[in-house]
Amino acid sequence: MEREAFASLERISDVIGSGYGSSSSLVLDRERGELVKAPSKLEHKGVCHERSIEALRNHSEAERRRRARINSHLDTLRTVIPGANRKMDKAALLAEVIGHLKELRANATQACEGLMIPKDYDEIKVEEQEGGLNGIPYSIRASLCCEYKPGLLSDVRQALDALHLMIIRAEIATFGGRMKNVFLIISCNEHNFEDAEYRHFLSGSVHQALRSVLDRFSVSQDILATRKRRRISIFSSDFL
Amino acid sequence: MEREAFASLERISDVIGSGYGSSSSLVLDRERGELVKAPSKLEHKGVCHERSIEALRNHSEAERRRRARINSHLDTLRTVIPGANRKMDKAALLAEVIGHLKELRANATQACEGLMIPKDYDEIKVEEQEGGLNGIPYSIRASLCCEYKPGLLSDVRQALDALHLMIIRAEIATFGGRMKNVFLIISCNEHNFEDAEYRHFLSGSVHQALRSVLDRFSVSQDILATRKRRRISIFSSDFL
DNA sequence: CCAAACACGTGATCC
DNA sequence: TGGATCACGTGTTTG
Repeated sequence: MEREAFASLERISDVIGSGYGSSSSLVLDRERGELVKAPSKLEHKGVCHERSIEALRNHSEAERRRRARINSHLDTLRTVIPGANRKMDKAALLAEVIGHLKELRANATQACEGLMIPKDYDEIKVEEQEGGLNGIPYSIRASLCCEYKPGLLSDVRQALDALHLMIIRAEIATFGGRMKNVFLIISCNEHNFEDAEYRHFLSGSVHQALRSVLDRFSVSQDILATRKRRRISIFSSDFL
Repeated sequence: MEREAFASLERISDVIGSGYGSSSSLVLDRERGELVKAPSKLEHKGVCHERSIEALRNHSEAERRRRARINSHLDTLRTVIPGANRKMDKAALLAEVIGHLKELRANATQACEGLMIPKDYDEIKVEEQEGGLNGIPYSIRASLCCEYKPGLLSDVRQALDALHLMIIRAEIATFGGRMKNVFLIISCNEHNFEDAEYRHFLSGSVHQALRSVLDRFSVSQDILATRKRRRISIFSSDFL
């Protein structure tokens, strides 16, 4: 019964004396396929097995509760996942969960990339549109992210109008109380758009105009900006 | 079904003879706190334990592989979930997975219901708006689902203008080459909106106007209507 | 020391 | 039969 024991061995079972027996462990040495004595660190020789029984009972009950929690969550996962037939491997179920999770995540990111979702922080970006767009030699692409305000568009329009600029296309996305606008802006007048300095001046003017509009709106409601996003509604429209 | 055979019993341990001993099981009767002999159905007295050992080895190895699969999936879940700190309970992790799954699903459905996604088939719906909206005594809510056409809005506006009607609010959603528009329409003139017959006439006129606009647009592109939807971009805007 | 969490080996069960 | 999956009780570890 006493043989060597170490590295790659597997516990087979434990012996508990019928009444208050002494405890010892047996393990299976995998390479040799023999049963050997386990190297138990706590070799409580022959003690305290009236208490031990209650401890074991608590332990097993706790473990059962743990398993119940996990399996309960697995069951609810089975109901949440669309293709979750009631009889499915735990592993297969988890794989399915991973798949659906990635799919939903891909959809979300895809919906956010074509038209990004408003950020939590205010942001103004102005950049010259590369290459003439639709026969328009020069245009500015400006994006403005801020708290949702229905009347903001007309204000932006007015501010740009004062600069003799015009919005020829706008995309507006609202999301949980915030909004992101992307404007395509052109100049009403004829100008020398080859002049880099003038283009830079235009961009700066647009940025300044948007900033002033945003400042006018973002005076009262600031604390609620960090609220959690619950409702989602992304819209858009094309004006002409 | 018979999984719970030992309903109120807990197996404590199994005894395996030193070399090729006979096997027997001990269980803990939970109510009495005593160790009793387990009701083993396969009481292989003293047989075949050269093979049994190999069988056990295969069994335990298979079980280890199974655990590895499950835990592997759990690990990948830990990486997929945003708030998945590497050290998290299995149960807590699964709960988090369920939470994120429901959140994503809620987002998806909510994004589709608040502003429905365009159907694959063309559709025109006109209905009287219940209850005065924002002090407006009477209004018509019309929805139009069709192939995406940027210039459709102005055509609708013109058609309604001929009826002395006005769009006071519009929501436009585009999705994979199709679009769904919801218009809130009021009459420019003062009328007796208590007259049910007149209201019915108005609804019919709106429907007819939308139909004519839709017919004008849906002449050339019909076959591609049943294309699969890949890109998602839902937008909206409020005009004023 | 206890409580919780995990991996392990095993008996039972299903196909 | 055998392979695969599950629930169980236990040993071990961590805080």
